[in-house]
Amino acid sequence: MSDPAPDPAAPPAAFQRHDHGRCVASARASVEAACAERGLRLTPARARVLEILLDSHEALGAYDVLERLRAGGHAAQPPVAYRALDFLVANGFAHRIEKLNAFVACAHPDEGAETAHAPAFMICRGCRRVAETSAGPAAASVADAARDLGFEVERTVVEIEGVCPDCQARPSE
Amino acid sequence: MSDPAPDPAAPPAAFQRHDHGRCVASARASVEAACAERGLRLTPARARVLEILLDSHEALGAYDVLERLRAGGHAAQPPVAYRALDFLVANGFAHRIEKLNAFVACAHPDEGAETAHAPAFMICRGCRRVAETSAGPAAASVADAARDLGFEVERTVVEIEGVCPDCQARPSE
DNA sequence: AGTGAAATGTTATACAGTAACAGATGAGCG
DNA sequence: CGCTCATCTGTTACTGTATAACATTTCACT
Ligand SMILES: [Zn+2]
Ligand SMILES: [Zn+2]
Ligand SMILES: [Zn+2]
Ligand SMILES: [Zn+2]
Repeated sequence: MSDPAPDPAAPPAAFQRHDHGRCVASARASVEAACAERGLRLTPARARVLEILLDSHEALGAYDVLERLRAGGHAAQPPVAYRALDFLVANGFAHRIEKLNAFVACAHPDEGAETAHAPAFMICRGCRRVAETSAGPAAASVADAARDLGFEVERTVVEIEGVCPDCQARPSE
Repeated sequence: MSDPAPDPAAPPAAFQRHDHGRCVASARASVEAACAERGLRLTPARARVLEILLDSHEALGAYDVLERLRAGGHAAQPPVAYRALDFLVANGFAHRIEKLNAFVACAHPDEGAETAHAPAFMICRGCRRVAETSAGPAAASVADAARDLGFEVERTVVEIEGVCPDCQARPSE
């Protein structure tokens, strides 16, 4: 609630130098607020997994998350990670990156659950960081075309694989 | 080489009633022609996997393909299926559906390898059939936006999950 | 305090994908 | 023809991703 204008057309932070502490704090606050408002239970396990995802802008596999949970002294089995991730994804606090079988925290946790916004993801194959942007009217037009063919659209995945600015500058590329 | 006009703006066949025998024969002919032209070896294993994929418009997991290979008396191990699928995907004769970890035959095997066309997939969660259409200018505009942010785009995935006309008509929906 | 729904802990297993190496096959060549 | 290199195939064993199922705990609400 501290940001009056939540950066409507700003470039996504993941590939930019930014105040990541603020970035994390604000995302966590948004999620806490949304949970309070919608009567969702942000339990310790879920909060911890959210923190793990927020920690970097990299996509983490469920087993990466699990490893970090264990590193925190929490003797967890796979379902622990999957259940927390399912909760976060179902409520729009995280997204699944299909191309990587991995997860990232949502960059706009304010905008309501799941279907509410139509994200597109830029996935860097160099550093595995993922920036979220809006698929916007482009995705809408593909979806409209599908509907014209009698197809009932439920979810749309747009994932762009490539190389982020930082990784283009690095030697390995 | 028998179709002068390869249905430029026609609705995708997967969800339509169509002459599937013709559909299979024409796809196979295109692939054979492309292989001859580009000096690719369409070996028996690869041809058989292509046939398996062409057989239905459903997305098949690598292990589904494997099972069908085995059903044909071919005592195959997983790498057999993966290698054939990799060949087909690398040369644009099949596509990987990220959302399902599965594969479908390409609907336009004429149009050259891999990056040549920008497909979008409609995935029915009822029957697992997948129809391929062109992502067209929509995907291009998202990709342009990404490039404007300094991101070097390599591949774009557009997958639309929903319910096909047939499955909408069925009771279970 | 009592009750039902939701969340967690735990075991075991299913499904997806690959590394590595040995053997077969096939096109090109002297 | 018979060599040779590259590609394709066969096979073992393994890593990684995801879920079923059931016992137990926690929590909101009476
Ligand atoms: Zn950040
Ligand atoms: Zn990068
Ligand atoms: Zn067909
Ligand atoms: Zn269907």
